[in-house]
Order: sequence, then C-alpha cells, then structure tokens
Amino acid sequence: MKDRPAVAPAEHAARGATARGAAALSSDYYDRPAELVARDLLGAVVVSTVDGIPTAGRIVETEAYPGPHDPASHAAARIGRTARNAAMHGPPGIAYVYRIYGLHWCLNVVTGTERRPAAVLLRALEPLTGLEAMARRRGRERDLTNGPARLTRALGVDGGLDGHGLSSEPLRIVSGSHAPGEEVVTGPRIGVTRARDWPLRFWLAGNGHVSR
DNA sequence: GGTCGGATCATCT
DNA sequence: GATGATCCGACCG
Repeated sequence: MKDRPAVAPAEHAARGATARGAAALSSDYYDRPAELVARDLLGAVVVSTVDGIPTAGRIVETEAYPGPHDPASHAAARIGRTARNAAMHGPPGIAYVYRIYGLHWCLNVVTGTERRPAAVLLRALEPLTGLEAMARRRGRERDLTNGPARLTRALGVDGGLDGHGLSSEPLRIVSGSHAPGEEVVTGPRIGVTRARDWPLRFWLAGNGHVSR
C-alpha cells in the first residue's frame, strides 16, 4: 500500500477544472518555448466531451519537442513541413494528433517558439471524471490514462482532432495547480532514438499516475 | 517482479 | 523497404 496524500491533489483540480465555464488556457500561454509550456502544463486539466461523453484528467507527465533543432521531433529540420506535421506549424494552442505504430493516437499541444514548429506531448493524466466511460473505451479498469496512447483512447481523441483549438469543445485544457508537496522532475524522453539524453520529459514526482 | 514479440500502417528513405 | 514520441498478452522466475 503506497503512501498517499491525505487530500488527493486531484480533488481541488477536479472541482474547478471540470466546472461549467472553467477558463481554458489562453493562446498567450502556449506562445512560449515548449520546454516552459511542458513544465507548466503539469497540473492543468484536459477536458473532453467527445461523443457527448464528459471525461477529464489532470496532466502529470509531458514531453517537449521544442523545434527543428530537435532531431527527435516530427518537425525536425531534416524532415521539414509535411502533411503529418502541418499542425505543428500552426498557431500555438491547437492540437497535433498523429498515429503511431499504425494503431495508436498521440495528443500534443502546439507551442510557440519564435515561429518555429514545436509541441508538447501529453504522456499521462490522473483520471478525474468519467472514469466509467474511460474504462469502457479502454476495455479495462486499470491503467486508464498512464501512457500517451492510453490517454487518447480514454478521452476519445483521434486524428479528427488534429488542428483543433484547445480552448473549445470538444477538447479543452483548463488551468490547474500543483498540490503542495508535488515536485516537478525532469529526465530523458521515452522511446525516442535520437537526442536520447535531452532532459525534456517532465512529470510530477510521487504522483501514482505517471507512465512509468 | 521482469522481458519479449506481435499488431499494423503512415511516413520517410 | 525500414522505421516508429506504443500497448498488450504471453511467458519466465
């Protein structure tokens, strides 16, 4: 049995974040370098109403893909602009959703960094609301959102949301907070083969919902 | 607990 | 023709 905070960090976030009319993060918020946005997004809440089904989760793990100078990015300089990465070249605050390994979807937030394509990958959420719907979509009760492809499945996110502005239905991100005692930790990104040592993965230490 | 291989295909070489 | 910002079930210990 792991130690848990007396008051779950999610409780505060859940109340404000999923409440009707909660303010979405502004485009100014995203118009910053991906490293900063990736760190600050920890604690924010993703709210989905895809298929009319409300689900929401608190962001506990992210990765930054800061620009063309990053060889691991889908918008790396050697690749340039393509149909797949078009959204990364769009305005800050829209979604970049792509298929990976032929069968999963991953959700990114496009950020600004001096007009260069950049994004933040959402790697794990702490489930807040709609857990039953998440479990139904995932086909299991556990591990609902602790992985980039798991969380898209749980929220009903797919390629149809590529380029979608994240301040409007059916997929929004609203502000949240770090709970007292929650510490941001940095480390290498998962699964990448290039720039393995760049410390661009961010997560909330001690939160039980990170991907690993 | 851990490791291994299959699924499955758009994208890029 | 090879690769990949992953997940899952099978198998081993």
